[in-house]
Formats: sequence, C-alpha cells, structure tokens
Amino acid sequence: MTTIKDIAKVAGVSVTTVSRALNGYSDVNEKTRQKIMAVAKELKYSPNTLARSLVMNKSNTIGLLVSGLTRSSAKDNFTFKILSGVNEYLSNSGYDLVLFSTTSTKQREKTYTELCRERRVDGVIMQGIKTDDPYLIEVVDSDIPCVLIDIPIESDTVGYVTTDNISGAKKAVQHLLELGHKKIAMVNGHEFAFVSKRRLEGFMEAHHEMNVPVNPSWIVSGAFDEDEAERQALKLLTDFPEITAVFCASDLMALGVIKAAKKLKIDIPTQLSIVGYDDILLASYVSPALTTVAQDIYQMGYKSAELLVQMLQGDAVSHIITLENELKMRESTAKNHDC
Amino acid sequence: MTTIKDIAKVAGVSVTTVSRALNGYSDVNEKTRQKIMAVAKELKYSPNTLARSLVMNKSNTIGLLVSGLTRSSAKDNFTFKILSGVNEYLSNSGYDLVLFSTTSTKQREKTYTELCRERRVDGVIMQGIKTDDPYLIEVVDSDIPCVLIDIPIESDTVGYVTTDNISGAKKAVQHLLELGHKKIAMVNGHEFAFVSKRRLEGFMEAHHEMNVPVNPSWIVSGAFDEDEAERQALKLLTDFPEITAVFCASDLMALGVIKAAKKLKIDIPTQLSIVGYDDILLASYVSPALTTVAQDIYQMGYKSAELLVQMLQGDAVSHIITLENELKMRESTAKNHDC
DNA sequence: CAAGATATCCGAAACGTTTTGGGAGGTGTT
DNA sequence: AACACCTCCCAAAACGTTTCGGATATCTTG
Repeated sequence: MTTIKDIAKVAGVSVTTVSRALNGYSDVNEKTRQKIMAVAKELKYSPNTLARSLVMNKSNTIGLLVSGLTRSSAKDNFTFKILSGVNEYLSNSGYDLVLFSTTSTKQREKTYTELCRERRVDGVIMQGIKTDDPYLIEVVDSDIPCVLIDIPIESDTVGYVTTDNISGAKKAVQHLLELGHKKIAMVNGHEFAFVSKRRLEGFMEAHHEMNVPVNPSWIVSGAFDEDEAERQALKLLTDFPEITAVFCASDLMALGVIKAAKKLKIDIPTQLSIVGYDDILLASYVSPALTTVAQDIYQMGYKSAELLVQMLQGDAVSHIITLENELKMRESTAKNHDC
Repeated sequence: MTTIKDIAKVAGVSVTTVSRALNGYSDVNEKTRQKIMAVAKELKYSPNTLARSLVMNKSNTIGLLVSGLTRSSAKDNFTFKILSGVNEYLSNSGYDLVLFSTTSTKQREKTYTELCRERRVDGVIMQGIKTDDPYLIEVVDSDIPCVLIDIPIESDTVGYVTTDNISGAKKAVQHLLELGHKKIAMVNGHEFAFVSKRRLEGFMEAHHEMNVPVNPSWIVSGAFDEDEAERQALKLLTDFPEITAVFCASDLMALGVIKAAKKLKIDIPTQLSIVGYDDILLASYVSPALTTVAQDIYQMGYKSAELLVQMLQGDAVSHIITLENELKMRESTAKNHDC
C-alpha cells in the first residue's frame, strides 16, 4: 500500500509538501502540486484514514447504536428506516457510519460509551434504547456528542429528534371521539419508552377536552409486541365488551388487536374501531386497512444525522427537533354503532 | 482521554508492560498485571483502536457495501435483512461494521476500492451491485477480501453466497405446470443481475423437462420494479390473453402483476395464476396471498459475514455458499381452468 | 542596496499503540 | 564456579499522517 512517503520519494519532495499539496494548502507551487498529484494517481495512493484520524484526533465517523437489528424486526422496520435516513444524510457529508448493535451478548461486556471511545467516533445516534438502560445515562453524561431518537434529553452535548407524540395520540383519539365512541381502550407500549408516556398523555388530553371519562382498566400494556397485544386485547375485549374502540401505541400492536378481534368474532370496524401508530408498510395492506397516525421515520433518521453533524460543527441552533405526524384514515375506524 | 502512557506513569511501569499486561501476555507478573488493570479501570482507559489498527495493519472492521438503502426500498427490505444477518454474525465476532452506501452521488467520486482502502477495512461484503458496475470488477481484482451476494465470482480473495436460483425458479414453474398451465409468462428482473439469468434458466429447464414449449414473447423484463412490472404485465396480458400463469422474478414485481390483473378484471387465481420470488413480508399479507419461492435473506447475510471472517482467518474451506429455497404455496395459484 | 515581504519548501515532533530484541536478576544444574 | 534457563521488565522503532516552526530564495520597496 503506497504511502505519502513513497510519493515524496518519487516526486523528490518532502512528506510535508506532499501532505500539504494533497490537502490543498496554498503554500505549495502549482507545478509541484501537479507533479505530486500525478505521482499519487500513478501509485494509486489512498490516504490512510486511520493515521489521519489518529493525529487529527477526529475520525470522521459517526456511530449508530440501534436495538432493532434482528431477524424478528422485519415487520416493523423502524430501525431500517432510521438507518436509511441517517445513511442518506451522512453519505453526502464526509462522515462514515459505523454500526453498533445491542442485540448481541456483547452489550453487557462493553458499555456504549466504551464502544464509542474505542472506535473514536465523533458522535453517536441512538435509537431503540430503553429509558432505564444504565448505559444510556453513561453516554449522555459523557462528553460524546450524541443525538437520541425519541428520548427527550438535552444538554450541551446531547440533542434529540422526536415527533409530537402527544398531538399524534390526541388526533387519533379525537377522531374516535368524533365518530361517537365513548368507551375507548388503549393498548400502550412498555413503560420504558418515552413515547408511551406521551401517547398516553395525548389519549388523556383528548378525553378531558371532550369531557369524556377515562376508565383506567381499559389501559393496558402490549409491550410494543404483536403477540402480547393480542393476548391483552383478548382479555380486555372479553372482560369489557362495552369497549367500542381501541387506540394502539403502535401498528404492530394494532395488528395483534385485530387478530384478537377476529378470534372473538368482533367485526372491524362496525363493532370495534381500531387506530394504530406509525403507519408501517403493513398498515395499508392489512385487511381492514389500518387507520393510523403516520410518522416519517426516514425523516427522523435524516434529521438526526443532520443535527449531529451540525452539533459537531458547532452550528446547531437548537438541539431539539420535533417532526409533525399525520392521521391517516383508512378502514379500521367507523361511526360508533350505538349512536 | 487516558492513554497507555498515563497508566504506565501511574502504575510505575513501562508502556510495554502496560500493553502486554492489557493484552494478556504471560510475561508479566500477576501482581503487576492486577495493579495495571486497576489503574486502567480507575483512569477509565479505553484503548484507541485507531492507533492499534495503524500499527497492526488490521482494522478489525469490515465494510458493507449495499445499494438498497433508500427511502423507497422499504417494501422490499432485502437490504435490511442482509444487514441484520451480517450484523448478527459480526457482533459476536470482534469485527465492527462500517456502512458504505452507493445511493449517493459520492459513488462516482470514489471507487469502492478507494472507499475500502481509505478506511482500511479488512474485508467487504457487497450486495445489490449490478454486474456491469465497473467498480465491482475493480474490487474483485484488487487484493481486498470480498464476499459477494448473488454474484457468482470466485477467486483467492473473493467468495460469494447465493441461493439456488435455477432450482428455485424450476420449482415455481413446475408447480404451475403441474397445475395444468401450459402458457406461462415470465416477468424477469433486469439483465444486470445474475439471479435474473439463473431464474430464466430454471424457467426454461422446467419447460423442457415437461416438454412444454416456451414462447419468447411471453418473457418480459420488469426491472425488479413494481410499477414497471405492472406496465409490462398490462401489455402482456392484453396482447396475449391466452396466458394463464405468470412467474415473476421477484415478489415486488408480482405485486405489480396483481395490480395489472385487477385493472384488467382478470381474477387471481381462477383466471390467472401468479408466483413470485423472495417471500417478502407483504407476500403473505397481500390479497390473494402470494405463492412464492422463499429465500432466507437474513441467513444469506449471516453466512456472508461468516464466510468473510473465515476467509480473513484463512480457514474457509470453500468460497462458495449456496443456500436452499422453498416454494411456499398460497392463494395466488390454482388449477388451470382450461383443464 | 538593505530590509522587509512573500513564496515555497522541509525537518522533526506528535498521535497511541504493538513488537522486537534484548537485559537484569534469580534459580537450578553440573 | 560456571553455565543454562527462567521470569519479569524495558527502550526504541515502527505504523502513516499532520503541523509547528523555521529555512531559503526571490521579490518589493523605500
């Protein structure tokens, strides 16, 4: 592998000059620059980023720390969309992307901070980390620039991007209320996600504003899992047959609820309205097509990368980005038959 | 950031000893090792992989060069599954993953080889690269260890993993033939994919073995694109109403064909049987559920990583891995009504 | 023409590791 | 007593860059 030294030797100049020529400094004669360029090309020179990073103390690498990179996460390709968005921005920005995955057993051996430090990433984007993850706090408290997805923590070195989950949930529930539903259940995600809390808030607010009482027994946790949601819904719908609508904190869980309803021979949407959250691909293909609140996950990834790079360059105006979402009405919701 | 030098100073030993202690060499007293470990922990030492890689001439990094990391590729999450599989294997192997994407404009500025060399990756996995990509040949001809997905090129430094596309296509077409179909069309992918060629071969072989003639006009290209496949199918099915079945080289294209059939008021499967390829998530959710030949894409990713690591360690017995596939019969195929 | 300015170049140090080739001291063997 | 052999440690070189602080030659200016 040819180095800067080889070029220097062939071109008859010092390594300093080669370095400065290649990096476009002005204190090298145009003639010699040409010469150096030519030699570099001829020798098929590729700069060694390792050496460069070492001396410059900057790796031009950003880490992506995700949790959903498993075989099973194909349905809900949240992680994939984040990744695509991040990648899209980064590939035009001079940063490379290294992937850290927490799926493995490795996660217990090394903390996220250690992973980042060892690879000397300039910054890190984190997604799918639970709020009670001790390693999360460690990173946030470290000096590693960091942007979180759907975790509202802000500091000098950490920012986040999220969507307006309160308003999203509110839109969904308002829609149900406007359809005449008064007995609305909620299948929430697990408690270690901020989005769960926010969506619950939105659920509550919508009820309060319309002066409709909330029954706490109708709020269950589906752990963001299709099967668990199905089990919970099965119980919920048998215990409380008066329920006419259910709001799910994710589409995946909504699919579970649909299955439960089918098992109980409850027709959707005539007997039961369902609205989900995320607008995953399946939402529009499943039958009945799922009414859901759509968030632009790809955009979240893109914006995360943008924010992080801005933070690294010191020109981030705000460390917080909140994206809008949109209620997509499809076939899983209808007027309350009791009205 | 604390270095090995700092530890040496505090522990009162040389950097050599610290290095050797930390790396588990036997020529350091257990007492001093303990001491060094303690100091390292106390100072929150993280080894600098950049420096290590530089001197050892090995980055413990493998590159993943993919093409399908775009917003639009959410439906067909081939790339995501590959990525998941690769990541799964790698996260337990001591290698980190850096992502190169060819979606950007950057691809024309730097060749794949340059990307790999600059980052000093130990090896690279490539997916979604077209066979006529000039940069592909460059990498293959270089000394960079490399495993290709669905591109059968083998050498000292390159291996590949693929599925048995001939037999896969054959199974699909045999199934149609057994159902009594004699006028079978094929919507193939673009010509710059080896899988297209192989699947066409399988298509042909199945016909020959059953002594059923093939009509070349019934073989069209859908470019692996849903919309293009729909357009082609529209034309095909109007021009040749005698066609009773179509084999598609991808599920995505099969979805396009289904749309075309719906537009033409052709019922599936009573009037037209369709079989796809890939078994994407949508295949089982779409209506009618798609008969298709399933390949374990996640496994392809996993095996790719495994193969590459074996090659790097010099203990790969073969550079070729061929995975099996399986015909999944669902609702989009039925007995030929003319029988 | 002296003095400063400018253009062009370079030597050497630095980044944080690993590794080579020893060397000191102790123990056992003959 | 001489020798071999451990055990434990270390100094220095090397990896491929960037950058600091000059050095030299040429040009400009008063």
